[in-house]
Amino acid sequence: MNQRRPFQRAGEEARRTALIEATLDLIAEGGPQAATVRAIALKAGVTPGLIRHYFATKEDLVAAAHETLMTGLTEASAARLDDLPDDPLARLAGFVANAVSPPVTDPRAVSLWAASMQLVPRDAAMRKVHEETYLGFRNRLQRMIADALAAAGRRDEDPRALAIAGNALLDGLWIEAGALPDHFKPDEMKSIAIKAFSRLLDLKLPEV
Amino acid sequence: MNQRRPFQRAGEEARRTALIEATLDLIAEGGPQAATVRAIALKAGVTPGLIRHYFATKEDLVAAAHETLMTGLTEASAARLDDLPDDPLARLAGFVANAVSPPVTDPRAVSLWAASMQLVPRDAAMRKVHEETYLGFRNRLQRMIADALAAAGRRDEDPRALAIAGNALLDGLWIEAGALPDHFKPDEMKSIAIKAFSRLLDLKLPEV
DNA sequence: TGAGTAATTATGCAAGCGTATAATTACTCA
DNA sequence: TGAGTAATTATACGCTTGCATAATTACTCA
Repeated sequence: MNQRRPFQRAGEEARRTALIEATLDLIAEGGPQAATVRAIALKAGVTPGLIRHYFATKEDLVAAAHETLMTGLTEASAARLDDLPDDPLARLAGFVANAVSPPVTDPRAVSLWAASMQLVPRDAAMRKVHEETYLGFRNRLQRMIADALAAAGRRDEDPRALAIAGNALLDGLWIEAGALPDHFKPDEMKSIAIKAFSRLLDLKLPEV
Repeated sequence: MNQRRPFQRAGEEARRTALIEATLDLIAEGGPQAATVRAIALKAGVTPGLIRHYFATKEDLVAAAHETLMTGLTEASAARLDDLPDDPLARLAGFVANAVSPPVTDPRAVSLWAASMQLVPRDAAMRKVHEETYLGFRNRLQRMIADALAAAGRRDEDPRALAIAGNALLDGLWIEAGALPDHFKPDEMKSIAIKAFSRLLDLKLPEV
């Protein structure tokens, strides 16, 4: 008779976050197909049956993991905002440099982002989260761009178009830095991003 | 006794391409998990066993499909190049506009790209294809940028950094146009891309 | 034209999947 | 302290997956 595996009770919140973290880790390491209920349970230190106790279905767990990831990224980015200087130019420069430097440029994050990106076109809930996240980031960028332009006495320009372009620029650099980290020298991305933004806005952004 | 399903023989090449096309369609529609051997065979109009006859393993088939996709994109992009005008500025403008307009901005392509993007960090073969494709596109862009700058008598600038930034800009716009097609008016992307490139290079690119 | 052969179909299997449900156990609190 | 209960483990089921192998059939060419 094998004896039953001993266990400790943990609060609902602790178990849910443990399961979500395990799910994200597995997806990042081996793609969505690696996140099986058995693998998730193993990584979270529980048995598969427990997943059912906290999530009605595996799909629910994955959706919860996605939301956690996205809001986590948003919050991390928002938290950084408070650390930036007040001067509009320096503030924008810091923000831009941030977006293309570690830990934001992280293969794990890029991989997770690609996984969710796949679901966006065909899953309404995913699309909603993507839209909100995307617009949230872009609007924040747009505000900083508008401030920087205003500080230079330029109020006649189209900040929406500039924010879309700037956002795309950061996205593209972020992806490549995460996908091909060996192709770029340390701080090269930062320098490229700052110079590109300076030209894009016709403003002299300070290197950080 | 059900009678055996009738069939026609097809050449090796025809069957391979049919299987690859079916695989790409399925991945684009429903993600990698939708591309099962049975679904692929059904879509290709054959029975599952035949896959084994042409590909030792399903992984081989997926890899072949990925290579077909990437080289197809590269060739399509290269073919367009010949249609562009000779004037360096107009040529660059046409190239840029192309990259953010249909049929290049296509949800199917973005979805497929995201699927392969996920594999890049952990699959050496995928990474190789990605690197070659990325560098191929970027180098082409870099040459056009250098030409455009030279035509304006500016030879002192760093075309590598500009190409990296320009490539990132196009990538980001391409992704968003594919992921959230409803967020942008027709031709808005084109206009944004042209204006952004004009600023990035400090050159007046003509609208197309 | 008919024997040979390679392409194709048909069948089956072992493994892994998500999930349902029953059995057990750690903790709570009266 | 001990009965009650919710958290956790254990077991099992049905389904799908990729793949192996055997049976059949369309085509080739001497």
